[in-house]
Amino acid sequence: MKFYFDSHKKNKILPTAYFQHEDVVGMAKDLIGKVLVTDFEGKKTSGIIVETEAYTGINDKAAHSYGGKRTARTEVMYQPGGVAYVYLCYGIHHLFNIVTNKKDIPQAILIRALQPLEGIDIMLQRRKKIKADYTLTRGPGSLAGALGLNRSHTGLLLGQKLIQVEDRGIVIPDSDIRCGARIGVAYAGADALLPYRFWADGNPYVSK
DNA sequence: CAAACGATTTTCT
DNA sequence: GAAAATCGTTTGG
Repeated sequence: MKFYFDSHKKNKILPTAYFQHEDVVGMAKDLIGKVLVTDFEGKKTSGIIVETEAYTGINDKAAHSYGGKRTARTEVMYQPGGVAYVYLCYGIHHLFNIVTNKKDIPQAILIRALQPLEGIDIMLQRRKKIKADYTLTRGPGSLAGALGLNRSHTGLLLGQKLIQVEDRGIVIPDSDIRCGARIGVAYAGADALLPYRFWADGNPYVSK
């Protein structure tokens, strides 16, 4: 995978307004190359987003909010874009999503893989690993574990101290961004085939 | 209140 | 490649 640093751009934290854009699929693609940062208990960890999936809400059979379903768990998806949605999957893994679009339009983007940047020692500790390898932040459950994300962070506004997405000027050429069907949503029938998954081609942290 | 089910990962054969 | 690990959420009786 090729990418280069554009020094003309300043590092900037993506503002809440960014996540309230209505095109959740376009945003999932745009987030490839942005940097996800967490800073819990003085432990800063971050990584380049290299794989995402869009969940388009009430018309998307794969989304938790399909059909406008509102439960205690999915309620956060109805908030205005820019907050975190972290839920437990298979009783083991915490999956980190970013709520998008306007209030009452329950869409979200699942972050599926990162290329680690800062705090790799802390990530190793959290993941109970001795040596860094590609499995450190490959897959949604793994990256959430490495960055210390869990259900208690649901509803947290991004861009504050604890969780941020930054544009650090890392540019991944459009020709290196691939799209395809989402993973693990076979139950969604035809919607499982929609090209809502995006990834940086050739990046070793992307799910196999 | 009981039971089934995951937007997964790791380990074992 | 198959199967276990493991529990909050959701649904149905």
